[in-house]
Amino acid sequence: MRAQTKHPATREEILVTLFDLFRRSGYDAVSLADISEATGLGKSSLYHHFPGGKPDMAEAVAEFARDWMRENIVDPLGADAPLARKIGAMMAAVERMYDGGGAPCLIASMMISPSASPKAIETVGAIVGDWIDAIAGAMRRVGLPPGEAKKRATAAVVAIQGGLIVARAARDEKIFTSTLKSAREALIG
Amino acid sequence: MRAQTKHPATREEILVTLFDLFRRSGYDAVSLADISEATGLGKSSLYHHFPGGKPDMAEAVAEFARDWMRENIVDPLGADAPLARKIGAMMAAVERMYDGGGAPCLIASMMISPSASPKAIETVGAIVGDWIDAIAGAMRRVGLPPGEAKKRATAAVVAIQGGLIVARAARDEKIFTSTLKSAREALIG
DNA sequence: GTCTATAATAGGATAGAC
DNA sequence: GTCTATCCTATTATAGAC
Repeated sequence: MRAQTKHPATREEILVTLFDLFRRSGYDAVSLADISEATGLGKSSLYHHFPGGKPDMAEAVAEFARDWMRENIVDPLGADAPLARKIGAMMAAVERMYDGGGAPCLIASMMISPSASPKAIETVGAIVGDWIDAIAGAMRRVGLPPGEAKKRATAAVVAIQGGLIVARAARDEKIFTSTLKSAREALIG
Repeated sequence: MRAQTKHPATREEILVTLFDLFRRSGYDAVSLADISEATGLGKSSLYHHFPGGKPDMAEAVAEFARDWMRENIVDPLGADAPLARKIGAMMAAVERMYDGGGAPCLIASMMISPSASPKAIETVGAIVGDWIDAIAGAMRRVGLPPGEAKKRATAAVVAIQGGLIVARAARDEKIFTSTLKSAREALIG
């Protein structure tokens, strides 16, 4: 077995780090120096991976997040399984993703950064659409009328996003977890 | 009547401008040059009003927002009037404040700016507490048990904050207005 | 209370060696 | 693919005149 010493960061490892930086501090507050320190890569190396600089990084992170959501949230909601099980799995994934309320959402962080690239903002915006559509699809499958399905799906995502912010503002992560619980009941009940 | 020519900006006028800048772009994305242009004041004048610079401005804006909320949301909820009327007035004030969903919330914008002064972040966080307590107080007054009152009050603020973000992400302000409507019904119904 | 001018630094970005 | 060194601009902040 070859000795593995501080192997060079893969693109995915870099993206995970960028994802965490951007969602926690917002696009503008993160400097290349911060990114360099967090990834262990020099600035020039970062430009090797992302020739377009910071805007390029934001776009890559947005697409990374969208892919992650598709794989972990959207696609499972479209699977052939009981609604309650799928919603439960979604909420569990959401709770992990946001670290029980301790980690902000990239979508929210990017939406209030007008200086980020329009493409990045559009992509994180699209994640919300994907998400709502996936939940609504799962609800229609069990017989809910399309209008009602969309309404409830939107309310669920609204609750999750709002729960994150209020929990952080009030410094009380229980607000997030209990919001998730209520949202789950509103979807299945 | 004295001719009124571009009177020097009052502190309140400056604060309103700062409020709008910070909530729309986040603390970090707003530069002194931006502020100078938006207020029409030179940088040195800004330092005259806020000797501590940008952190000082953020703290002043946070307190300004808290005072505004007290006067326009919190105190009216404590008045001696029918619950439905008070909640309706609150929702109307909220809709105006956020421009029907087109203007972000200062609380959300400041919470994801770790580089803003801790005092400013604490103050905007306290606004959420004030708000929830005020709604819960109004609910208890009409006989709701304290636990249920707090739960519903929290859910309302969660919905408002989430509705703002989701509406912006999905580029659909109707999501915000219909979220407000549902939240109002959940409180009075 | 506002201005012009200037300092000091941090930011994003590039060149070129290895 | 990563590094060091460097460039240029924007940024915060201050000094001092009016």
